[in-house]
Amino acid sequence: MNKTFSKTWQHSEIESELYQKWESAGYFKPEINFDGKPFVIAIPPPNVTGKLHIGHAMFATLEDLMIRYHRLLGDAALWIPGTDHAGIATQTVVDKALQKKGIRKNEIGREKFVQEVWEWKDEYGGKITEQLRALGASCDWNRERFTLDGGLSNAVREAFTHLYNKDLIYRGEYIVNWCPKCGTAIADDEVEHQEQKAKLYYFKYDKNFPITIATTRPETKLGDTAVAVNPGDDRYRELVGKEFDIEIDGVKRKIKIIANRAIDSKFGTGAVGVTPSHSMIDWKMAEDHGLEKIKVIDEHGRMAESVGEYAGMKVLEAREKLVKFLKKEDLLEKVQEIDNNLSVCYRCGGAIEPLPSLQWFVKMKPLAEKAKEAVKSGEIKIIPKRFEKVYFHWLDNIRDWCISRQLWWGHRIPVWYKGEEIHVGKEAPSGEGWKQDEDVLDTWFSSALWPFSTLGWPDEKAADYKKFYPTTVMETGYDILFFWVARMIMMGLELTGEAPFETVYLHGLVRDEQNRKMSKSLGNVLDPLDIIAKYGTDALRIGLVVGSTPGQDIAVGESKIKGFRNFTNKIWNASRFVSLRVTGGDLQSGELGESKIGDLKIDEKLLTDADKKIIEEHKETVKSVTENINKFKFSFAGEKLYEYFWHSFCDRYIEESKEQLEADNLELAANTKKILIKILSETLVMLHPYAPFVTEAVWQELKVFTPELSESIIISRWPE
RNA sequence: GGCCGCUUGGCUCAGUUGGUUAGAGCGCCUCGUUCACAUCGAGGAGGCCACUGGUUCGAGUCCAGUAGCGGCCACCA
Repeated sequence: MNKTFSKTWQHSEIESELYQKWESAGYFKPEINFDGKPFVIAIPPPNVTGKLHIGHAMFATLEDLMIRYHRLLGDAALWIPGTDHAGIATQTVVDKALQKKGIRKNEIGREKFVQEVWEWKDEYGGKITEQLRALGASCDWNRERFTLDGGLSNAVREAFTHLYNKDLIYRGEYIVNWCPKCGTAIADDEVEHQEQKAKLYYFKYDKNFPITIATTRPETKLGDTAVAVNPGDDRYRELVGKEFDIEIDGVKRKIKIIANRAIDSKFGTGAVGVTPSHSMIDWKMAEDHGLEKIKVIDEHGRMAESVGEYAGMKVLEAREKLVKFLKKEDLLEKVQEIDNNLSVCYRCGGAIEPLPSLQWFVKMKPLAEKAKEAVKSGEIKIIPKRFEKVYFHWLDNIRDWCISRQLWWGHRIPVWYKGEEIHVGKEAPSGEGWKQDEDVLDTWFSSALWPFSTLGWPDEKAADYKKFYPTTVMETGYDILFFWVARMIMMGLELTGEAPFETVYLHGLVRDEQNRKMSKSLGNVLDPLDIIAKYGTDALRIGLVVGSTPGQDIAVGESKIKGFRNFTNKIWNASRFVSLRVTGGDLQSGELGESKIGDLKIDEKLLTDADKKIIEEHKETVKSVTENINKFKFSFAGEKLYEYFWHSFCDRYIEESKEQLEADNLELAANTKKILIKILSETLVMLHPYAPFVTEAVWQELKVFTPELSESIIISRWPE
């Protein structure tokens, strides 16, 4: 380290240097406290193609804070890093990049395309993990995992086979959310709803039909097989049970009038055309009433073969043509503008077409029951607690999870077919003529295994699995409670027989200074790397933690970060002053003196009132900070430290100590030096999880004249 | 439609199990540079803690209700 203290904390010069020293010294490995109690966090794996954003900075800060704290307590702290292959997202990115080069994936074929994605991954995949290092994340990089690497792929096949053998996975033709743009089925929670104005058309199928129906999607009516009304609706009571032959623009159908309680008699005409193949609710009605299901829209978002001259038309073209026909035939009674929700794909934003398709599903009910119980019994604790209610509600209303995706990038479904035969297993069956399922699994399937697949499961004898599973804390954003957290709990309980973690800590989303969502179009996006360059990692970290409570969104702007940059400088400068005075150095040049601190044993008899007061306050601070971190109150603990360090230690005690240091009583002066160093060094340890870099930089200076201090602050001990 | 959160000084937010004159940061005002830090120090102005009612010796904190804002889930065919 330097022999001199500069006047301000020069973060950019030293942060990466410190990080490299830590990493190469092996301080991030749990082995440095191997006999300690395990404290384990599995990182929420960022998309492999991702670029660091403020959300990553949020989780990395909170998780690193916990990991560093527990490491200081002497626990075997392990933070497992890794990245996610992110099926659709990555495939789309690479596909677009290839298209720019004039390469079409359907021309080069599956094998070549997947190879291209791997090359892309090798080139860009390391970026995000490098960026996590800039945040000070003390992950054990030797244990880094990728959801598509060998071990994890094996875990995926094992899990699939296990669930299939227990009848918890099945294949079937059901209505699914189909994204024509992505060309794949997606899960229920991957569908978003967008409010929009829509036209509600009132019309009859043909002149002979007795009931007027209302719909926003006339073209789907070509696939109707029933009209549903509320059983209590007097207008239609006598028609229920009757069947009519109809013909719409050349398409012939049989329509049965059915009664169903789901129908709101006040909406539209109180009569709904039932389209089993293209509406989730109608599909269910069709099952209940034994209706025929006719598919009129295909996977490309075009009208299917079954609709005569409409076949091959795009959905919107078909709508226009049909409306024109209805007008001409005088069947259209009116058109009303209403507010409607459009279902869109959360990935590409394209409109979702519900349609029947042959897919693989996970049977969720039995898994959900166990997952509910684990939280209800307190085996898993969710912070903040109110999210337990959201969690229960989701599990209570869960539907089977569609896990097959019509993509190329991902875990290929471990199922092989040969004629009528089917083989499900980790390996291809021997013998000729077997063909593997073309589809891959939903990205979240492998994510659901993350806390144990990263530790060696299914090998239950793996050393890491034995030592570090179950993990301790799952820290992530509340926005992926369903996508990820709930599914990890379900899979953990089913596959390992244990809850995968003890505590779920959900952080809020980062918003801008005016509390607006960060978005590129608003131009209010904070780039963590810019902030780090400008104000230092420590300032960013404190800014993200202090003033934020779990589950609550947080407003972060430059002025806040700037305030904490001043705080990191205060840490630097107070330490500079103490070091120079204690060693008899030169306050002007910042050059340290020769005096050393032999030991930190304080002579109680020499304590002045000022000494007693700061020592008392220090004790209280240690107690309060420890308690609050243990209770996951990181913001409150951080504020305490800030207040105590700046206003009690710096503004008051350092000022008071100046007189004592210059006193004629040399013993008093010597004692004061010890108190300064002891309190400063212990406070630095407490600040270290929040501000790892400046505290270490200072520590290295203190160490020069205080041999009692450990080699690095990372491996020192939390004060008692 | 169901559920949840927020509403505290100009702005962004804390406020731990209800307890003395309600806090912080930023902003603002006054003063200060004799040598840790102007990325600083000393001091100050500024709040009927959304509203109404209740419980209590005592409520920002608990209960009921109202209003505004935000979110999640379901969904209107």
